[in-house]
Amino acid sequence: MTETTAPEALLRGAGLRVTRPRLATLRALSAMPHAETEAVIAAVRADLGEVSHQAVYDVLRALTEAGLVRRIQPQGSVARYETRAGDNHHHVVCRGCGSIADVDCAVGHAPCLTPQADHGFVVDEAEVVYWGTCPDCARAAATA
Amino acid sequence: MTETTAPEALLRGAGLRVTRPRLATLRALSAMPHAETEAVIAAVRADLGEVSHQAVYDVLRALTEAGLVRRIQPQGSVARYETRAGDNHHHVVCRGCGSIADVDCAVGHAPCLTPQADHGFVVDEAEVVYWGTCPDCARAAATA
DNA sequence: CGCATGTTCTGGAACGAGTCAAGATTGATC
DNA sequence: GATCAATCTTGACTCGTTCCAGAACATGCG
Repeated sequence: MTETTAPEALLRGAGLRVTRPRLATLRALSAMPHAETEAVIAAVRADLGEVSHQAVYDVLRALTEAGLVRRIQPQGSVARYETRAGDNHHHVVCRGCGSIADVDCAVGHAPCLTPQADHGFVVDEAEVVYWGTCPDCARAAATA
Repeated sequence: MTETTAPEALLRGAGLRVTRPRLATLRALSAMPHAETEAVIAAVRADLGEVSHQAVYDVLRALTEAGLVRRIQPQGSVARYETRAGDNHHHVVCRGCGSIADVDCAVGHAPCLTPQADHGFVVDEAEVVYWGTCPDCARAAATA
């Protein structure tokens, strides 16, 4: 009932109903950050038994709209979800294996929020994706 | 035969064959930056007549691998392509209509290339997407 | 505690971007 | 001009995601 697991409070606070699939989805996401949809479905099923994929898709969308989870989808990857929402952090994506790691904003608070020429756009968010090679893949490439 | 249109030289320089569909694709992309695949196909067909979508997909992939065009794909959008490749610029995407504009790198040369904690990743590129509202959509929202 | 109500889950089908495979065609080289 | 290999055509197909209709469920009130 503290920080680690208060999914019920989170759901209620967001004005969402508290249901088994939603709790299981939140648990799954906090246990495995950057999980792709299929993995979430598998985790929820391992937790509850049979759950339709539709339910999970629906839950994920509801949670995303409520701001409880964040949807990320680097190029060439399927949709992934994470629970760290609203703290303006970014991601490093491995070109080799597609793994993702969290990175705090590079230059401070929201540096990227002020592009040079904004073409009249009202910018409200900057999203940064770092592309590179993860330690494992770098090691594999070095030995190969 | 100068800078504006030397697609042939570009293709040859990249070691690619010079074919009708490839030239038409390059022309289409330079005429309409950030074009999505479907629009590219339409433009190529308007130029050459019947061309299979498979050919365009293949051409776009070949050009992307050769570094002649860059593939971008903001969340919730289909793949788009642009000819400005290799100059480390970024994009502003409108949440309303999905339009995209170019933005030069915010803090200088390649600032974003040094995240705080890199988790051991070897980062070779930073991709920034600014989310906001374009002038048109902002105006529409203000009057509404 | 029991009921009415609106939301949520189930199951199945549909959709669209992108991919695969095999054969015909075309550009590059000699 | 002939030959070879890269490229295009055709058509089917996969995969992630979404839509639809009906049954099940959580919630608030009497």
